[in-house]
Amino acid sequence: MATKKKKPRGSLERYDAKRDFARTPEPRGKRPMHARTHRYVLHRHDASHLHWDLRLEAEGVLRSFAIPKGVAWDPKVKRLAVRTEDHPIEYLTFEGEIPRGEYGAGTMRVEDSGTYESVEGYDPVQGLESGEIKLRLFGRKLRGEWHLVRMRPRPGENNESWLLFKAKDAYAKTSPFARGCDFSDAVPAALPRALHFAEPGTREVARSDLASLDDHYGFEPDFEVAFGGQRCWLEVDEGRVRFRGPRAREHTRRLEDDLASIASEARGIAAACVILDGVLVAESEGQPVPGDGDAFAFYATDVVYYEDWDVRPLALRERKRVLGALLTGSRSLHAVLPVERDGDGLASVLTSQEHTTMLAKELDAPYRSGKHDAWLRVRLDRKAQSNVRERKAGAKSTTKGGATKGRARASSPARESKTKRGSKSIESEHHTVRITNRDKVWFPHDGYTKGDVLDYYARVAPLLVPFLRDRPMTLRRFPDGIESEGFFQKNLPEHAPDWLDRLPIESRGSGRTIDYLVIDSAEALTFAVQEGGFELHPWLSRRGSLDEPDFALIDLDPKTAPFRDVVEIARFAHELLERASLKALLKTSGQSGLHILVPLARGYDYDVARGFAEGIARMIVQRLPKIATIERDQRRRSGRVYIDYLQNRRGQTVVAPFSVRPRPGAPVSTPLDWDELDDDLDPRDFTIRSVPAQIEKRAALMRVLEKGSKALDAALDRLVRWLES
DNA sequence: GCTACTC
DNA sequence: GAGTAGCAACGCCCG
DNA sequence: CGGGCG
Ligand SMILES: [Mn+2]
Ligand SMILES: [Mn+2]
Repeated sequence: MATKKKKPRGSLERYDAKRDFARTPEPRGKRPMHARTHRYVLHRHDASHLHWDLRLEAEGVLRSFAIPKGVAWDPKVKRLAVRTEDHPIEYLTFEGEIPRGEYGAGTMRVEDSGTYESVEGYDPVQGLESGEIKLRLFGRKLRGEWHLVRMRPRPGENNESWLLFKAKDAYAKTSPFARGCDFSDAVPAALPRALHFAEPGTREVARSDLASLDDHYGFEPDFEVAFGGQRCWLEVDEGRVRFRGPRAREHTRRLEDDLASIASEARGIAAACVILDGVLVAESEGQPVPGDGDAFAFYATDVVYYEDWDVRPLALRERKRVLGALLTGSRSLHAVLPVERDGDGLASVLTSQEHTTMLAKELDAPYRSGKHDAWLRVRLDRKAQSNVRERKAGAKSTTKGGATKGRARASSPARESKTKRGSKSIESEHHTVRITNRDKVWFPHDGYTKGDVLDYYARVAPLLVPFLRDRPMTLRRFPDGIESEGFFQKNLPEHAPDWLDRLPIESRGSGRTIDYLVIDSAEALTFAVQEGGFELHPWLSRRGSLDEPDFALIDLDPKTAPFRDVVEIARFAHELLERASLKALLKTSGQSGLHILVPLARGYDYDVARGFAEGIARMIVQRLPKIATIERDQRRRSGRVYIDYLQNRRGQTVVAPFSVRPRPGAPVSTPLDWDELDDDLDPRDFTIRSVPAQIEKRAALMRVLEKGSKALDAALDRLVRWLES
């Protein structure tokens, strides 16, 4: 279909006449041209009098209006708009300084730009004739319908006078809280570039999450305190204040109660609509404290929406600037702003205040949802200061940490965690875990509840935590009890509290990084159990030496074989180990098998551990071929006990001693004395009910793990010779 | 147990 | 607002 | 190299 091109009717005659193009940077404009889409620009023109120029693409030129007081959002407010000369299309993107003495001398900036549609019959072409233009603007700042109506010409007037006003639509703003929406200095001038208009009702707040600092970061960081409290969003919308995110309902309700000071200060923010990202904390004497305090405060660390705009595309640096302009110091609403300080300084201050992490955020990065490496959690430990410096220098260094030196380190005493009903505190994420459903039955055969499991772990935590310390954890979770499908979890969920120790490990194959949970306290253990993660599967190696297991594992898996065969195999294994002068921990797996853990000195990698376990396994099979096998193919095991030595491998796990298993009776993996290996032994006797009563005995057995054996090869050689003899 | 996604 | 999927995996052995 | 295994 051939369309006849409409001849441009706009004219640049007046535009050209007013300008000396040798002097002004403004575009000369070629001949008027037609565009496929209708665009507009709103210039902020700081000339002899500050005003705004609305320019509409039509008929090959920019039809222009000068608006002394800017664009209003309230339909009741009519603003004078004086028709000015048409500008060339190139002017859509013009910004610059018009020199003194020239026409319109001063600064011209793009306040907003975008496209527009016209109401049928009221487009600029017809409207400039009829005196009524109806526009629907799609800009980053302006959105919705505005009308331009020509006033009756006054005698002697050489510029047409029009009135510009907002039409009544969903975008109109009439409330007394609608401030900062007219264009004035309230709108940071640097903002618009990356801004997107955020349609009301669609302002979702996908949380930006923290990744764990792996080894280094390569950006200019903003270091922040990791506040202990509830991470959430605070939204102010034309006087209404509410929280978004976890426990939003409860906290919003409390804005009329004990959080009222936050609400009232939020209403005082210099913006009608804003959504802040931050942390709700309890305070004592003006300082954030974990748990109870005498007051509450919201520490705003970020701003995601500001007035009509989604400001997430802005660099953190810019968002912090907006934050600073919005929150100018108050008692209950604090802006967390970048300060000139190095990571070391903050790290040492925080370490002295017993913080375990701090945050490093990339100042040049936008706000992204999910976990990403522009927001990092930095673990603070004894080495914190030097680590931060190393990383800051961009030097690739491996994560340092507690290593294995402190194997016998005492853990904090188990502490009862309970729900604080009706308490007036902000449930802090720091060192407390909110327990839900204590009475939920997890073991229907026995009636054991989640509370029973929690109580059990509280009792064994002093033994269990030192074993788990620094080990990457996989949890098997049964949030609905053992009769429902459980699932494994390696990655710590996003919602997990900040204070938990995370260990990011990149998989060798896929390159994917998994944020492992490290259970380093009774509280972390409580967290796992609260989430239904009561079956504990730690690695065989620890942080700092992830490729060096601190024990070799011989896993006796009966599957269908009788348990007495397992016992017989274990006894022979014990004989072998004794001959080699190797101490080892025997434990039930908690199900039907037995585990033998041979502690290793540092420096043995998985290959060595596996080779050793394989050697022992082969000796066993040689001696007891009728009941033992290392056959991988299940069909060829034929009722024999499978001796699994292949679990001695990076990334593989073993059920932790004292771990509860998802079986009737709530059995636990229990350390055994070798002389308990007799035909009366029944792994089902060791349960969450029975084991706490034997805790001293079981604790003593664990101590063989404290000293790792050396000279494995020599030990194996000795055994080989002994068997041959 | 909790979040994210779909209806 | 209700309902539901997801939440692990890779190194090693053997054929 | 693919499949099975834990
Ligand atoms: Mn102007
Ligand atoms: Mn096993």
